[in-house]
Amino acid sequence: MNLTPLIQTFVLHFGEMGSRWGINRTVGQIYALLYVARAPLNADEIAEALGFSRSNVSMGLKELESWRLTRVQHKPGDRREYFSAPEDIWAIFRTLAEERRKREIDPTLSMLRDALMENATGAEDQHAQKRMREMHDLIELTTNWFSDVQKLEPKNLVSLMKMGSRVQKFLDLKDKLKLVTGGKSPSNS
Amino acid sequence: MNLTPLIQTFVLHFGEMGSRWGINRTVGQIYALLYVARAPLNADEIAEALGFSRSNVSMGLKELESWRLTRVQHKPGDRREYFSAPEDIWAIFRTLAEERRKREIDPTLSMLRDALMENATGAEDQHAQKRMREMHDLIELTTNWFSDVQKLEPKNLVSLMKMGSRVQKFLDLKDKLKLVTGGKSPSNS
DNA sequence: TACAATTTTCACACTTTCCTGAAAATTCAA
DNA sequence: TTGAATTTTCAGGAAAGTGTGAAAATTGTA
Repeated sequence: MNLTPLIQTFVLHFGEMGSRWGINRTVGQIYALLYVARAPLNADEIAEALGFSRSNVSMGLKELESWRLTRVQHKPGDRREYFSAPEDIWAIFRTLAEERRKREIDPTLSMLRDALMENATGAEDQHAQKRMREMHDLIELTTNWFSDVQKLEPKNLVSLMKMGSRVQKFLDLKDKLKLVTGGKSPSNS
Repeated sequence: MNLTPLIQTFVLHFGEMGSRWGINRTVGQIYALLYVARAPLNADEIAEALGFSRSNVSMGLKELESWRLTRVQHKPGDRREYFSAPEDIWAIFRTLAEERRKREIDPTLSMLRDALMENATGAEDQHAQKRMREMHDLIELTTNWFSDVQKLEPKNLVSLMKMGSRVQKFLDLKDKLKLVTGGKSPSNS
């Protein structure tokens, strides 16, 4: 590796962290490198910088492509492909969230929906279905909300986030404006 | 396994899904079982139901305890420990989010902060630091917001989520109320 | 088409993680 | 304290995952 110490630290960290996610070391390091690189890199440059075999880099890049996290471009007079991470970190974040949803959430929701369609007879199964419905509803609510909110312009999203839990005040305000005064009893869940 | 087909499907799904998270099959299955179980289970019952060795179950339960995802209780006249998942799925969700933050986000934020303290000289490093700052700010904003919002009462959180991106209207409303009209130039990120 | 440059595939060796049974440690009642 | 019940630890075999070099496939140019 002929990386600067600063970049090396960053790259190695993502290599390690990768394993806590489902991602492997190679893939983590490659993306970290692309993310901080000033210009697109070709596979040989990546392999050289990280000390991985050319073939390992090829597989890692393919994996990243399947996550839609890389951009590919060509230089005039050069046949090799040059890879980079998108400039806009919000776009990266959105893509990551979408892919994780597709791979991790959707199959679970689908399994839960199927399970909830079953006509449970035994007390065991009925209780299990109750729990599964709670889980299903929570996941669905959360992911739908998340994808809704992600549709906001980053600028608006940032100001929403900066409000933090003060957003509650606006919910209260909303209720007042609507003059919805029923259901005053506090929940003691 | 003497589980009903319904429960078996659920349990097996979480076993598989576990590996997409950092969690292993055993741990995933154990938690799925505890989650749908009508009553707390002891380690032998879990081992028997899932077909795992007693020691494997012991390690799995220890792992789940380290995530603070289980409750332990005793039955009168029975020395064995009985395990269960919390009733309130929002509590489970919150715990999970907190632990993942602690294990996956905080170390990264800390690494980024250190990297940003360095006095970068080369153009490479300066660019890298710019990218790292973007990442740092996004992660910090998102996680702080997330933990803020999680402090809301589930009831309020649900109504917030159900608003989805219509929350935008209230942000606009907020701006109007404040009569903050400066900085009209649109960003073209 | 020929062929050189580049990328991808794949079998295999290596590493890590998982799971088990046996043994050790702990807990609690008598 | 003893000892039976229960839980935990741990060495090591099994399984899964990772990374490599060699070979095959693809791509683009002449």
